[in-house]
Amino acid sequence: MSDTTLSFKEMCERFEVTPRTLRYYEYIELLSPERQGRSRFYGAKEIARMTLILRGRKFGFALEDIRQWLQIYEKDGTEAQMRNWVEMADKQLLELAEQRRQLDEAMAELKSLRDGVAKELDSGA
Amino acid sequence: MSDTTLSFKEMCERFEVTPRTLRYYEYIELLSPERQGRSRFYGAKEIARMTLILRGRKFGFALEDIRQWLQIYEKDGTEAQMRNWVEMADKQLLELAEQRRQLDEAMAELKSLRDGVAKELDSGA
DNA sequence: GTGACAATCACGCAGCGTCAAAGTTT
DNA sequence: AAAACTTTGACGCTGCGTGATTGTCA
Repeated sequence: MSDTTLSFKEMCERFEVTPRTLRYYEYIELLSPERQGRSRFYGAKEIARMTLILRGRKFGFALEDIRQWLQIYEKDGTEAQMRNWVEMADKQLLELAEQRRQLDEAMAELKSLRDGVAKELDSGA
Repeated sequence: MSDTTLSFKEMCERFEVTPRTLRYYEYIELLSPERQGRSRFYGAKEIARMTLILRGRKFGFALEDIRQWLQIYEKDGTEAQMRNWVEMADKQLLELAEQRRQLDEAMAELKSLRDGVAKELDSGA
């Protein structure tokens, strides 16, 4: 209703996710919207959490990892937590780099296969 | 027994997969080894199929898509099938390129976040 | 009442991992 | 007679999709 409070459906639209996704995140306790009767309402805090969740997903983190982040962000990070976070980020960066390498490899191989078949079609059609 | 026939375990070693994987592929009918009693034996044909399956996985194809490939490869491709295959490959190449783009984006974003936090630790520790 | 939106089950998917329990023996 | 290998279930995981059915509110 107010500026900073979104209904269930508004949340779905805002973040481009399905109702199922929001319910799931609530079920695994990543989100805990206010309940007025059977309705859910998402305040600024939940909206911030959801933003972080989606960001984490984009980085390829599992939801369980993201749960850790959220704690860190909310407590605004003790030093140890921040160091920990940096470590996690570094690890993930390595993994992403490795994924990228494999992706490039796969693309090169697939492309060469594709070109081979295409040539065969050109010549021996 | 012969050169071109592998036992269950030999298949696992050769392709670096677990028994579960081979059984699963058999269950979904990607592989159909000869059965002598309860034992499985993989001939040249199954070995070739397995090679293609793993190649497909590397390219990010779903097992169901790979099933299509296998048919094409085995029939050694009519022209129409080959054209079709080239189309599929092109589609997949586009998808892989898109994945790569998103991966790069995520890496850049994560890196900048990481560096921000690390700086904070350096200065305000 | 008549939609539109909401709610809670609860099963389904890929691609295997991971026991458990039992059988066979290259 | 055990060790080694294999077999068939069958449940577990992640991240939701996709019904079915029932409720609630304007």
